[in-house]
Amino acid sequence: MLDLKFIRQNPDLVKEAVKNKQESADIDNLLEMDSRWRSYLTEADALKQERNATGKLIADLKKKGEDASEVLSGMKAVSDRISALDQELRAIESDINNDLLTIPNIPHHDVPVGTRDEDNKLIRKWGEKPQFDYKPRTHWELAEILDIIDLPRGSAISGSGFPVLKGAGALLQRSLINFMLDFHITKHGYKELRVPYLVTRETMTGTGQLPKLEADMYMTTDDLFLIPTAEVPVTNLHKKEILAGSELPLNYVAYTPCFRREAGSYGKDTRGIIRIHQFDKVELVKICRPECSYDELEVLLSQAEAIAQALELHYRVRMLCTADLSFASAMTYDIEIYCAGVDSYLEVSSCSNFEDFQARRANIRFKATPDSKPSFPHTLNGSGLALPRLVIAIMENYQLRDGRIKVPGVLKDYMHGMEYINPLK
RNA sequence: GGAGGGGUGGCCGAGCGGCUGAAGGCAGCUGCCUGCUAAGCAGUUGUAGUGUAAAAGCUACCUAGGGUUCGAAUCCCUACCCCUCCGCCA
Repeated sequence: MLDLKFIRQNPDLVKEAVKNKQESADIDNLLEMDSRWRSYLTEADALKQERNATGKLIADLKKKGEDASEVLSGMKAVSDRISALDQELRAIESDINNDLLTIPNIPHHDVPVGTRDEDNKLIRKWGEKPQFDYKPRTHWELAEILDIIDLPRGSAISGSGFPVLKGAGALLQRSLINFMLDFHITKHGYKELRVPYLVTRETMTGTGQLPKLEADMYMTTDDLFLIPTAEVPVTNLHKKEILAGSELPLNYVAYTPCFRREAGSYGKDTRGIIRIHQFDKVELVKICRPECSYDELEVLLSQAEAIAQALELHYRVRMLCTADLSFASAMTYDIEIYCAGVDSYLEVSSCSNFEDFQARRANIRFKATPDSKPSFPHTLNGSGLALPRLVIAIMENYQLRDGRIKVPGVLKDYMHGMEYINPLK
């Protein structure tokens, strides 16, 4: 969330950001509540001061054995007024806080303002589109030939959007997870975490999924939510902590399944395993000093790109325009890998800088030096990479005319030396 | 699931309902002193809100939320978390 003081001082800037992100929030109402809150607080604090002073007086009188009943009766009225004010303050505070949680982060000034897909800014392309002398098959066609992804049976078990991976498909998925984890750990120096897949409402609020996206989340009857991304448990790892400046930057990598209801999304991108309710992802998270966060974003992006490069997959990088930015993000790069079967670029990673937006929500702080005041670090995260679409990319781009799929070189060892995924005979 | 025990500052650990933001110890920081090391002496060391040009000041915070009371770390209720034992279980 944003700093209330900041909103107070820059209301127009905040309104502009809300508009550019196509969100809605009543800033004027918030500021009105804020000023009301402060005036009540002033009164309550003054009364409390009086109560404290009188309390000492009463204690003195009683010690001397004198009658304090007169002072006592006067204090009853003060005390009642204090409770009334405190109650009012709590109510306003809670309203303010609820409002603050619905105000999106402010886009970085380098982010293109826009609402259309064309407003997303192409940063670069890497590699070349693979060439085929026949019409390349889609991954769902290949899946059936190879019997490595079973959509009907998955649907029978859990409904649509829950594919079952079989045989070499399951192995490919597992190999990719291991490959990416190893890669980020050994080449980029990340620390691996294994984290809970069910988290509390508070945790979901810390990273900004709640309250806005509650309808997209799976909730259990215990008021726990299935994580939509490892970002949630990993970024919240240090919630309510004060970190030492010397610990930063923190670099975490975690593999988790991700659960998304995808409520309201239908039509395009729903064929095959492009958009599913449960998918695997390797996620990178950084917590760093504010002055480093935009450099770290570039690093993060390049580390995610390194996976696509190691797998020799053609991709493009785009900077998202304001309307496409997520609620919590100040700047986001998408990595989109070209997939020959569906003939389009599929998003496999979003690398975002949230600045101090999540840190403030989750109350993650750090001390720049041992004796400086705590302040908020910046948090970043990026997929490194998202699995089902990476599987799609490999299947569709590494396919051969006879239906076989060549195993990318870096995965061969992980795949027990397998060179091709072969069709059923 | 059943039965108990517990949650106080960076840590350990006191705390008759008012004089306790909180004794004492450890750790940290600052001076002084001692030729090193160690010790000793004195002082200091939380977070947040409000306020201010900046301060001062004021207020709140002893897991969290309610309650009793003129007044609560201290009494009552609830939730959460941790520990021990029994049961169950990968």
